[in-house]
Amino acid sequence: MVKKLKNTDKTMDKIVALCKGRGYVFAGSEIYGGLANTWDYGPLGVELKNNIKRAWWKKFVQECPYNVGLDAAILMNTQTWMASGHLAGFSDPLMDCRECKERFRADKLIEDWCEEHSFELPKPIDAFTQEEMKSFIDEHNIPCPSCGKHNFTDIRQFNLMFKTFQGVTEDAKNTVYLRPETAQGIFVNFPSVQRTTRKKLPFGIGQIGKSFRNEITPGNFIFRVREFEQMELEFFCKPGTDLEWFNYWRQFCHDWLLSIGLKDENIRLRDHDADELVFYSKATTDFEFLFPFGWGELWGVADRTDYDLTQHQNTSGKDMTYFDPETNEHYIPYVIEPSLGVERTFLSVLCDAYDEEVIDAEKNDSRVVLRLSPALAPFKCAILPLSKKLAEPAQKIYESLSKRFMVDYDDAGSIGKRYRRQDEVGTPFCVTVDFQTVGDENTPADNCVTVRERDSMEQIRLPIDKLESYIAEKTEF
RNA sequence: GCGGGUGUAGUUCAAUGGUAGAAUGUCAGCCUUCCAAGCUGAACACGUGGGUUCGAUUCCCAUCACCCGCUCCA
Repeated sequence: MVKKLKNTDKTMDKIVALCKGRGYVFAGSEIYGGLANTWDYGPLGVELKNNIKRAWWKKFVQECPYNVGLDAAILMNTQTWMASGHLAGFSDPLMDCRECKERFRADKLIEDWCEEHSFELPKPIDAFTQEEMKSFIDEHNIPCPSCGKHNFTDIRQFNLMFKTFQGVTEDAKNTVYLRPETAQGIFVNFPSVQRTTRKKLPFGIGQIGKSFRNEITPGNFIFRVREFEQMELEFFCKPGTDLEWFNYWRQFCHDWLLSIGLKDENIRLRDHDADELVFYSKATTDFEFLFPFGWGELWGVADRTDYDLTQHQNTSGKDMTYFDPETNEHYIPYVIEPSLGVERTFLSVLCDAYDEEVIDAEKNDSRVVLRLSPALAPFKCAILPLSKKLAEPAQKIYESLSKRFMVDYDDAGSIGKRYRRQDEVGTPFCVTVDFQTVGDENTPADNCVTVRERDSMEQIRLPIDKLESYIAEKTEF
């Protein structure tokens, strides 16, 4: 549930400006004037995004004995979406009032009117066609709830799934959809994964991938977009143990958010009330994050029961049951689904990391610091020769460290300016090569560099050959 | 889709019916030897199309795109 989102906060503008100015996120298709709500991840953005995904994968797949991974196709047989209910339920009949410009859902309008007038519909509203809804509204002279007039536009369907065509002819028979969620790719592969991994219940299948939803109102920077990436786990368990596992994953997810550096005071867990739950779900918890524009959903953990696998079994005719060797019975497992958006995590990480620090109030001197968790930071360190004359030894260090980490190199401008540049993009360590490092006729080389830490601004002197292990220890999860 | 707004260097902002300035950023050089220094130089902009006009970045029309509302969100 997304509360009122208003992009009025200055912090949000600053974060957007920093993203565009430093190569985290660019507006999509910019040279053609852009394309609304598409965003391209720049050199730093792709690193942060990959680090977030890697962190998730490590925790949820690599280190978790229950779970395995999967990467399913974005395009799926159209029957998938019939089974999942997306083809029927993922579209809304909308109409506008020409007088007051308000927009309504035609089905809701009729339902509300019927309730008010104690009118019994001949069949459920879901069974109405668009034309039937329109003529019902005309026949009963249903007024605009907002202005009371009777001047509606025709009903238009907004299907939230992106449609395209497979093959060279644009024929209705060739219609395929871009997946609106990654989950179904996991469900249809449940039998294959179970068979090939010989996993016993409970076990989970994790997947990271793109999904597409033709949202009517996207917005708030990268918060709501039409093309987005999900990190999803479908965790299969024996019916009856589902609530126990639901709570397990709820806690697991919460811990993970804290481990990537989000502040607990900006996170809240909201359990859905009975009337808010989608029809197939037994329990759902939203993890919400306090963005500068308000609370927004980050993660949903849902008990989806056996709904999805049952639907696929019924639609495909294939057996989706699990054989439990302990009890010698076949059953369809229950599913716990923790589903998290990559871009939303990206944004929340940036929001919590963004800081402006006053260094000297009298001189009006301040710095912008992204206090990213070192494990998520795009660059683990930056190599800064104190003078351009020190380029050669500095380059050598760069070459050697870059085999293991993403490392930046900067020799332009004063050292202070370069520190500030790195602070602004969240680099946790700056390595300075100076004249003592290489020595001269009178002084022997000490083969040490200065390592300056981003948050504390403290400096330590470290031998070059200790550098790699030092940075590794501080920046790996 | 509807209503409102906006389009000038990478960014922020000027001026003008006679084709545009600054700050900042970027780059190069000099200087500098550990927290936004200085100096010199350089590159970079009127969204697109049409109209009015001798002449349009400026006025008009259209178009495109973006922004803010509204409806929706598995």
